Amino acid sequence: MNLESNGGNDGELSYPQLDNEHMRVRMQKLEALRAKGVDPFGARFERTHLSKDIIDDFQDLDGSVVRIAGRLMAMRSHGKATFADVLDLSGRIQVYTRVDALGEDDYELFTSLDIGDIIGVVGKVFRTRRGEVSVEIEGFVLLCKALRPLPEKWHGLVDIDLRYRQRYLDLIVNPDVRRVFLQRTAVLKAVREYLDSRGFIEVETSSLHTIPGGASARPFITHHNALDIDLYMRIALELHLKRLIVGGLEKVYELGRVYRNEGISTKHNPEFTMLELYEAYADYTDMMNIAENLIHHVAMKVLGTSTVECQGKEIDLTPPWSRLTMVEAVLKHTGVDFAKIETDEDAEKAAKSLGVELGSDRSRGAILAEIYDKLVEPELIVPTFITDYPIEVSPLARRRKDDPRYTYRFELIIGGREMANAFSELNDPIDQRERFEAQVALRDMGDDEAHMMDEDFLFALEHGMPPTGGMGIGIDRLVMLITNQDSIRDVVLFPTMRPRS
RNA sequence: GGGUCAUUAGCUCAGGCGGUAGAGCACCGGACUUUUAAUCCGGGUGUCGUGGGUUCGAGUCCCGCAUGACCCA
Repeated sequence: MNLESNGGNDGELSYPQLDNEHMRVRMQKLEALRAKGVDPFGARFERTHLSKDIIDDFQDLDGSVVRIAGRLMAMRSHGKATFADVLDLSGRIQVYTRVDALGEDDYELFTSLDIGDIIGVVGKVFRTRRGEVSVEIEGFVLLCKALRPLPEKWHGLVDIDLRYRQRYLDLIVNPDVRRVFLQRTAVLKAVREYLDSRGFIEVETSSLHTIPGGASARPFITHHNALDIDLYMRIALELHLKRLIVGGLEKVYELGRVYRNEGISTKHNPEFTMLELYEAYADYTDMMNIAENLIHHVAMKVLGTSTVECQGKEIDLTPPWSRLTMVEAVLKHTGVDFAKIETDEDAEKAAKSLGVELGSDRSRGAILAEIYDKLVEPELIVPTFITDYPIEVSPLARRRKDDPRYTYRFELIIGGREMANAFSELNDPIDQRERFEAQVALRDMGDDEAHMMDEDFLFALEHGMPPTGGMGIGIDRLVMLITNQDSIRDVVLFPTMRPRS
């Protein structure tokens, strides 16, 4: 292929995306390499070491020959000697070469490489005069020519929009971003480790649902062509996992992506990862123990410590964590005592006196939950279990025996953010049907986040589900806690973005 | 949905009251055989997000739109 044969403008290259001078220069270099018989897009390269191994094991490797590969991140040329930095998965390492070691031609080839190019290097490990562990090049191969320049070496890529849209660049030039996503992987691994070792079975249920359920949220709608029906992207994992409890799997969990058709913010991405787990013959108190120990285990495994930093404060995750009922928590933080409020009207007055605006559900329980959400939850920094949620906002939780207005349910709050939601699962299909009917009534009043009637799920429950404890943990929020990130978009590799027009 | 702010070179950013567009890094040419944000000399590579308007003249002032950030709902 001759890129200069594009008739008309002399010297004009034919590649259509030559946005700028940088690309034109690199294309010309690429052609020059081809003319010399060098393939600018090399093939397999066998490497023996990652850069971190060489630095960590320098004592043993000093003087030995290693094969490394990575992206050229910096080049410091001093005439007849040149230093360069190579970035691989484990980090950066310096390589060094001199013209009398490599020969005129290869030395010239090396110094004409661009930052961003990917190379393989064979060379001897040594330490420079300034003390930096380095590899003296005996031979190198170009594995991929980069046609576009990398972002600036000192400031990196800071434009938030560009960082999310071009995450690959973010990962190359911002080392902390790499740390966060490697820790995200470590969190998932630690979660699986904890649950697997306690006899939980990991399952995968479907994410295309005929009825979206298990949470209060608006779903995404999609279409199946062959069946010619609309389907919903799942908003929770709950109802399928409970069907598996009916089916006798007894201890199940799923780590799965769920989709909620809501706004985008630093706390919300339309798709996010949930952990849900269900244990037959257990209840919500067992779930509290699992939550404490699981999150503590994750911190120890990923960070090696039980303290995390969150919004400038140190938080100790060592169990046990404090437990408060919602009524107690609202009393403590607002002075309003719902133990003394009996009617919907009095509850509405209390909300008004606190300046809390209400949604369509004006029942006592819904108002209590609204006050809690607005005024109490953001204040809960240290890990706190809030228990005994009102029945009105808990359509899938078991009713308390001692006070039927409340349920055996808790949410776990850390750093003012909801981290987990759990309850003793409702296994009475008759009660469940009534709860769904109440939800459908709210739906008819215009609450499009209210639950739909799910006959198929009721049919499963009618066959009998053992008493069960269930819990959902927002993995993205857990990763935010562990990695000390304030925005969910900083823990999601490719967050949802509006397309560029 | 409302408010505020931002958008200028590949990247990070300056551009007073409207008068031919600037710096650092990167890049190009030259010097330099242990540097590390290498250094020194020379070179500015641009649809100032986009579409209108005001004006003799708009990166700058006005309006719309796009994208993003922050705050509010």
